[in-house]
Amino acid sequence: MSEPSDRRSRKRAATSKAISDAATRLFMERGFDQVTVDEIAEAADVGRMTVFNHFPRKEDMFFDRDEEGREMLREAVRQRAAGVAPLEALHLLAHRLVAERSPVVEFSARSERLVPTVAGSETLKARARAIRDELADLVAAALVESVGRDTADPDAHLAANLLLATWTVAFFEAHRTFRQTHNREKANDAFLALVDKGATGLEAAMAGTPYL
Amino acid sequence: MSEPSDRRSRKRAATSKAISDAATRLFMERGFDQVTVDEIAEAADVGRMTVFNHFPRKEDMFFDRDEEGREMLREAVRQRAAGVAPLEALHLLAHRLVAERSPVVEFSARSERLVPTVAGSETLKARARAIRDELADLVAAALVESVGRDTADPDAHLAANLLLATWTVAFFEAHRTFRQTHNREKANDAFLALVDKGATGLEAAMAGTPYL
DNA sequence: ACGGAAATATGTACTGAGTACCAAAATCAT
DNA sequence: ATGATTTTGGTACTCAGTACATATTTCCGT
Repeated sequence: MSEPSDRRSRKRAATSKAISDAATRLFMERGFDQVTVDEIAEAADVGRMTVFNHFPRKEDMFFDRDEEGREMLREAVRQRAAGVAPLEALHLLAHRLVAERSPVVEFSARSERLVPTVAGSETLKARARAIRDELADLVAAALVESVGRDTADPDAHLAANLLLATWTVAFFEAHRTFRQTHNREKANDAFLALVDKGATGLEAAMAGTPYL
Repeated sequence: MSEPSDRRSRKRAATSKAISDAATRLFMERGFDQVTVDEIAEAADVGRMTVFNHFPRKEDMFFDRDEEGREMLREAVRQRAAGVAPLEALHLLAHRLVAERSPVVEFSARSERLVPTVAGSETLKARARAIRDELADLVAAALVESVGRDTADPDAHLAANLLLATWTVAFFEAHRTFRQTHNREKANDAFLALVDKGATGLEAAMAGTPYL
């Protein structure tokens, strides 16, 4: 009656969340491939077509927060302090995310259940890889933009892909460490140790291309 | 009548090739998603079930030579000359493949048609990424084996993934160069320049871990 | 050359994701 | 309130991939 602005958006968001929550819960319980879209619709109490209306692909119900990751990467490069090179800004971002216990690098009981769910499904792994590549493309684009190079600049693409490869390996190593020790600090240390090692390599690889 | 050994294998291989050739041709002509398995079966003059008998997934008809790549990587690490570190052996392999005009790093009219075919289909891109990750795992396994580290050694996984990331970027940059110049030498140079740059970074990243 | 044994080819029938199209219900803007 | 717009969700379809069964071909020992 009174809520001035859009009830529509709120309702839509609520429906999205209901579907995504139901789907994620079912995926974790029984595995991605053992859950049908019909069951998700049933569990979220909506029609099957409504599910596809909100999530064009089944796997999008699981990976529904990748846009936040994109935004963080863009921000890190754009809003960096004066005198900080873009790649350095991204390296600082990795450290900050760990320090701030951001969900994207959270090693916890929850991630301990999420990771095997992905590992257990070719479809989810494929989507994870696709997102990784999309993020690398985005980083490459942010790099060339911030330094005024050509869009196809090979150094920017190399740097972006080395960075994402490093972070991915670091993530899995940290996850492995957490699974073995259940010690969040040790997992964070393992993550940052590899991130730093990758950054060292990246710096050496980019030695000939200043300002990156 | 006399061919002593298996006519069976030859016939099976011939059928496989017929299917794969028909499929690849159709994929290049009309795009992966615009070709149905029924059409492929028709074009190869076999039954639909025979297609799935030879290729469990549609995309396997396109990527049917990845095993050769695996073998090359394993060989390069195992059969390296005395005193050559595993990562150095892989770096030498990249140079040798270019020098020997190996099909895997061939920049030609054919690759010029193959690459857009992959780029035009999410399914083919997904399989390409999966193969890349499988190769990285294989390299990591070869590295730990050749140096006697633990299977999960993070440095080996980092090195393997940085290597594959570098080669992938180098491949696409070389392809881009060829498309623009139609000069095979320039494409090769672009490829090797990035491979070398990545190797420089890799060396720096692995500075603390000798013998890799 | 003959009679199984093993591998290969292929048919039928099904599941489940995703699409095209459409109609009804809810929300919004004036 | 009403007409436009958005959201819901139904029906019917396509197509990849699976399960299971059958037929056909090749092979191997006699």
